[in-house]
Amino acid sequence: MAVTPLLNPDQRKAVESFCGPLLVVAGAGSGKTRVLTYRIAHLIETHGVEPDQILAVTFTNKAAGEMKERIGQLFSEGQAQAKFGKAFTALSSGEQHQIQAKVRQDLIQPLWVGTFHALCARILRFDIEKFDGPNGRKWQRNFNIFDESDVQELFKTIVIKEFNLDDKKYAPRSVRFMVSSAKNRGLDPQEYLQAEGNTPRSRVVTQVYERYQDHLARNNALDFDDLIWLPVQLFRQQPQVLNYWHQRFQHILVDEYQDTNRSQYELIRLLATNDKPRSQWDWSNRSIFVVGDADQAIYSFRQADFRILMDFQSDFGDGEKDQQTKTLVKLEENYRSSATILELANELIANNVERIDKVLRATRPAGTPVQLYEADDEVAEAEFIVSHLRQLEKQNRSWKDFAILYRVNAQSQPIEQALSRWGVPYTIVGGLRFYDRKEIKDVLCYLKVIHNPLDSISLKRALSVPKRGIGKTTIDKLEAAAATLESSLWELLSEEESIKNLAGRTSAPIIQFVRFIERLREQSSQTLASEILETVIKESGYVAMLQEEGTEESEDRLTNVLELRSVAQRFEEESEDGSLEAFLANVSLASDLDNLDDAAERVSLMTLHAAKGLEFPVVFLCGLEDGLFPHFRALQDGDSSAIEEERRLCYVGITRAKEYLQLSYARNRRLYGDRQPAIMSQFLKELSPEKLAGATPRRRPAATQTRTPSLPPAKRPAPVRPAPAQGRRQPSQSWAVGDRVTHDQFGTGQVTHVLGAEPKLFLAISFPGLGKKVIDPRLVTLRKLSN
DNA sequence: GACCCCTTCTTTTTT
DNA sequence: AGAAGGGGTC
Repeated sequence: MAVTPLLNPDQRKAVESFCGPLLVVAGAGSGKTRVLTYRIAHLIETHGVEPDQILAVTFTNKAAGEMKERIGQLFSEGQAQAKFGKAFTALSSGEQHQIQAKVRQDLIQPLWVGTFHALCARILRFDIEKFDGPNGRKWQRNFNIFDESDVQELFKTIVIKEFNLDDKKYAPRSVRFMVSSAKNRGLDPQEYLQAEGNTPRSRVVTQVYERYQDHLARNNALDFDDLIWLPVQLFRQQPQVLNYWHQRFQHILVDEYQDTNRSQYELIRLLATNDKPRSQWDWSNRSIFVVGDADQAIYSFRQADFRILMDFQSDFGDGEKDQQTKTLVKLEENYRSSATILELANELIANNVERIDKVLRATRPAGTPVQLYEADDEVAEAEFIVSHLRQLEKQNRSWKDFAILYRVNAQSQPIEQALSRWGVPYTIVGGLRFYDRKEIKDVLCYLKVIHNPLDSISLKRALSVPKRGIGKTTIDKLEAAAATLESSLWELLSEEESIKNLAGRTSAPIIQFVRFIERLREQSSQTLASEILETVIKESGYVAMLQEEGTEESEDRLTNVLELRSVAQRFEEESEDGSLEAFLANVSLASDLDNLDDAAERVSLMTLHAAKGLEFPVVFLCGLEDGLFPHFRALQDGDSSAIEEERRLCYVGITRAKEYLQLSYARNRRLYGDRQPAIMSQFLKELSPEKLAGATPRRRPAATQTRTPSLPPAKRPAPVRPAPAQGRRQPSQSWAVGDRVTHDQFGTGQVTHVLGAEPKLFLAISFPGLGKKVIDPRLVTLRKLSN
């Protein structure tokens, strides 16, 4: 394989290292994906490692697919040379297909490449029945995976109905978050209680946690967190099970290691070491290879901890001095961005304290200056972005070269409007996922019930849509009866006699429903997912219901349901396993990003989190305003680690751009209902002004702007003098964002937000060194300084 | 049991 | 601004 010439010395070192632990600190755009794919190919080709002994963890399903694709290409090329002595492209299409099919079957398909969640789900399909959970909790191999709304619903039931807690004090959402955090840190309920300290509140959360796990087990369901944490518990409980997987996966690779949480780390640690003490480790024919960049750690809200990356060498190395260099490779050459863009990124991230020593060196020329634009409001910002983008497109660029990145999903709205007004094709990643749409969930829950009828949440949903005369009262009654009988809802529903007695007139539709599900269950093991789906769509009455409705909305829903059918068909064509189980797993673990089609001629819109790992020739990074980015939640408690994470997020955004980067912010933004003045992000102030071009701040014109949708936007709003300062003579002083003030106690600061209105007006003021404080201007003396 | 209207609440990032 | 939940009516 012609590997070597394409790699720089550090990349080659990473690719060719064979056994033992290795940490690859890979800066943005330093070619880590190439290193990962080449390494896997190299392990197989040069060291004769069997593909099914390799476990590679990626951050998204899409990344997994691409990695397999690229490895397949490498092998196809090699095979073409070996078999025909020609380049792959020089072969006839018959020969190409022959090679591809063989490569796929022998080398690619046996690889275990996927996200933590997908890989763990796969392991659990084999071994979950061997797990004896605490309190007798058991799961069966046909478990369902609860999505976020299923989980939320369950928490509401437990907190409000079962524990009768005050949902003001114990908001189901926040209890759910605490339980999730506990799992991500690898804490069971008792360990959680210990870690949190024995307070009334943590005792309650612990009890809810226990009850929640009972519910999951009774529904034969897992949540996202359990998908990873349950294998960890299983491995600890059953050493022979761990031993099997440990023997099986001789070479483990983990991408985006900086965004790993404790439970994921523990899983990797167990698989790599077989839970044996350091003295018994044997690296003679195995490796653990992780790639990451602490500067791009952006998932601490989901308990990811980049110290795990920083600790890698002491965790897995043997601690000897020369091991420190043997177990580390740094990739510090950036092949992606222009030198100008990279300089800006480096300057920004230098403001963070918690870092690994690393410099990113540019390999590309300076390129175009980075631009900064100040807009009047979010609509003007969107208009600017779109008109600018159209200009660039005319200069020999295609739509797919552009990405518009932002901090929160809600920011997409004005941009979408501007794009569609101008007829620019775009795709939006995130927001409402296809699989989260009501009609899709409605149909899918039939499949989930067929797969696992113990899943009462899906069962209840399927019972109620389409309407068949089974209402909330009936369901509540039957559920209560099932609870009393200590049986599942499904078991109760299946006994016709009991149903007739319990449900009276409503029993007929219930019995009919149960027979329908049972019929499909009998077929389910030998029938393709799409065929079961077809029957559900036709015979559940769902489509009929939508057709009868005849509204525009129901038309859309119908289209989506039919789209789901083609999703299922496509899934069967592309994957080895077209079973209902495989399809459901795929659907449950799909992220919106997985559908991003690189080939499509469209502008991409997404959050900065979703943009991780991607690159675009032209990037618009918008909404750079204090409170939005950095987000006010990170500003709130003067928590510097939260600000540093926001800064890393900004760094991720900047480093997505290859050639052209356009930053922007609005002086005024409507967000969450009302209009708020805004000031430029502190991150922009951390950059030297000479690095930012075109930053001429434009002031709001005195007259109301033309913003009629059908009109083209003002090409370049003429610079207008600042609006005259208002309210100088008002009895109470007027305040504006950006005002510099002195406070008797805190000194000089700058107003960042004006909250509320007189007489209940508060100011958020940022005092250098002291952080942000919310102040009531009537209670303290504030003096306004002239700007 | 189903539907409609009103109020209230909540506003980050996601596998 | 938008969703979701509650309460009232048919």
